[in-house]
Amino acid sequence: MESKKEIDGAKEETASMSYSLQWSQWQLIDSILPTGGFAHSFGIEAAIQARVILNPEDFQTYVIHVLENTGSLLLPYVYSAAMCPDLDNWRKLDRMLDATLTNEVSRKASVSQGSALMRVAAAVFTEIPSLKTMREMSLGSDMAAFHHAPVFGIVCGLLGMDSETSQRAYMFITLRDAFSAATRLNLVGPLGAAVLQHQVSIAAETMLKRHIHEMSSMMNGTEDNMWSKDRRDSPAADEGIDGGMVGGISPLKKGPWTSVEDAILIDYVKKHGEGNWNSVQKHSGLFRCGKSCRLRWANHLRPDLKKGSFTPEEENRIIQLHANMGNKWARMAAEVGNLIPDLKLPGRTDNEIKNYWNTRTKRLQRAGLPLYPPEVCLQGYKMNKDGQNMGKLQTGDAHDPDMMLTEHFKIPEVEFKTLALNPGVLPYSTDLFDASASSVLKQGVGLSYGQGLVLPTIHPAKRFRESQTIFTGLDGSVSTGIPEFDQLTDYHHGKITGNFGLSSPYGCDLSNYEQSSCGVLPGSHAILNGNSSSSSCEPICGAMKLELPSLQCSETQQDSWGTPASPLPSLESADALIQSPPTKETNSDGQSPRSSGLLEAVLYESRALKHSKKSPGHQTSDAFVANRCGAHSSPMNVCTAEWELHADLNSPSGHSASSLFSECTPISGSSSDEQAYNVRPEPIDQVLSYVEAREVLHQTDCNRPDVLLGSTWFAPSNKYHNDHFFQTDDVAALLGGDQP
DNA sequence: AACTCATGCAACCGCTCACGT
DNA sequence: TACGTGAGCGGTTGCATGAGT
Repeated sequence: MESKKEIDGAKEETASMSYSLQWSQWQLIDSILPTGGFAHSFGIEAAIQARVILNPEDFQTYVIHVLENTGSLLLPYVYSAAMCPDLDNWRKLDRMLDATLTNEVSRKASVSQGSALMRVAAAVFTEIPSLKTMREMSLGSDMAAFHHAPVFGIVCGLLGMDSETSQRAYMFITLRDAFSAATRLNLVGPLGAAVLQHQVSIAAETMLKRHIHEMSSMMNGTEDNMWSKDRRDSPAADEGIDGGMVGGISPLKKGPWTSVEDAILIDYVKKHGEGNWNSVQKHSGLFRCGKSCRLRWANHLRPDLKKGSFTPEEENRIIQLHANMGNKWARMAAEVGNLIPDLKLPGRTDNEIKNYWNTRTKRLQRAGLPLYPPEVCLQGYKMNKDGQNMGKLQTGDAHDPDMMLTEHFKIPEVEFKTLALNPGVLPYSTDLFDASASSVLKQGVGLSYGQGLVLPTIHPAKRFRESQTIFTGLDGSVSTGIPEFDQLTDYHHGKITGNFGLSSPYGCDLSNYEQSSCGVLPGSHAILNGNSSSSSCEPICGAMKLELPSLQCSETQQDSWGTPASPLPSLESADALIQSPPTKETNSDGQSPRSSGLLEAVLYESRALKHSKKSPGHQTSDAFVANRCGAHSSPMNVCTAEWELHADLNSPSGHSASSLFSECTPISGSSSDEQAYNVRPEPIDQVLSYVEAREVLHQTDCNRPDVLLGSTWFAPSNKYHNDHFFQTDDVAALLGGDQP
């Protein structure tokens, strides 16, 4: 009942606004306002003195000429000003008209009328505060001369008149003022003037239509379309109420904000506070939708914003935050900042961070450089490892994301930007740039932990688009289409095979690698941070978005994947693959000048797997790790069993990332899972070299505190497992993860 | 000087979520 | 519980600008 009253009240208020604007519009047209003729008589007096006008018929002809001149010269200014009633546009129109009016008398008359109209309108129409603002911002400057037609258009626009009505009104006041002058000069009597005016109005309408038609032809594809589109797209238009058009007439404005609009919005927020953005338009006279207002305030106007480019420290923090959270821009900008003061990005907006990250990603991608410096990854890894080796169970506090983030992800004081842009200083990059794949392989896993952590995290779809034309289909042809779903199915059934263009030594190991397709490659947050849910989709959705043919390899590459039963690489693998196209340069020679994270990952994983094959214990460890891969989503996990659990029994398409995650926890109650937990890992020392490689991938690539905390997998206690995973869920929940 | 291209930024769009009815 | 609405978030796009040719 209460809300109904409020709705009714709102409706009444809206209707009241509409009526109020109508009154204002009528008052604008009323002759009391200085809308025209008070300053001059359109040359009628001179024409009478020159005996050009001798009778009412002559006057009628003369008025038609006046209307014609008005229509051709001034209506465009009225139109443009009414269409876009903001300060900048008005000033531009004003200057144009000032340059156009070469007749000094006309120019002075126009300025005189316009100045008066602006002054009076700003004082009278207080419901349109921007009128006053515009006037004050232009008084005393040479930014505007206050010509009449643009001022009239501005007032009309701000009073909610559409452009056609504004122009008609301008024609009307011209006509009216001309007849007022004729009456004043006793050329016609009041009654005769009224009759004549009524007759001429028909001609005026015809002229108006003609000018409107001409203008719409000229404006085709420009502003006109923008505004008309706005009108169509306006939510208010859909709602059929006045939310989008004040008084049911005016459309919402789009595009860049003007200083006047900013001033109005700031003033509104000062008075009413933030929030309730949809009412901004109603109360401030801004012709902007609530969303636009909120965005403008949040990203540009709020006082606590920090302007200017990012400092190196801020850049490091962003990298750090992204490594932990993924594309959670708003959270990066706000929530974590609140939770972890020393990680805060003060005054930075989500949009700003997002733009920075996307730009950075593109830049590094082009350079074939990793997104995450190895220091970030290694630091986190070592922190975790140290804790494990000390037999220190992580307590609840340790699972706190704050703690984790602050303790494990203190970024070393390194100029990441510099590093990233300078391959020469990156050991892992050097390896890949300067060494062949086979030689790199021989170097073992200890080469650089960072290597597995360097995969870019650009949006899958985007990654695909950017590399779409590079990849060939299975038939060797360039594939540009969207894959059919059965292709996706084939992926899981291993009917389609391929490789990264690497030579056979990697094949058998990579089959394991492929089977990690339930997870993601390092650096990806598709599963872990919930990106999979809304934007990045679940694995299959992501694949659909990815247009998987891009991942298909040429015929000549198929065998290298090993057996035909080898599933294709994970989607995120594919993402990474896209970043590092299987060009010839990335082939067995492995000397891609643009080596990307994927290649590094593949080489690294290959080394790791090759090394692990020599030790059965490593396989055991693998199996253990594999059973956790759903949660950790590392591509380096050998997770055949996991894949069977989560991909075969339950199509990945039906599983969000979080569901995969949760299913891999004891909470899920899955017996399979429990079995997995019972697999006791090898002692850390025995498998350290290999496990290090994997751990670092798990811990640092998984990009979320809960996952990073998963380094405690190796704890032997089931109780601990339960605790751990409970905490993990808590952490995920705390982070607003996708877990139900 | 003119043109092209890359880059950064601002704004919009579509979607999801929370909340109230 | 279903529905409507407002707010917020993440992805994308379009434009302005500057560097390079």
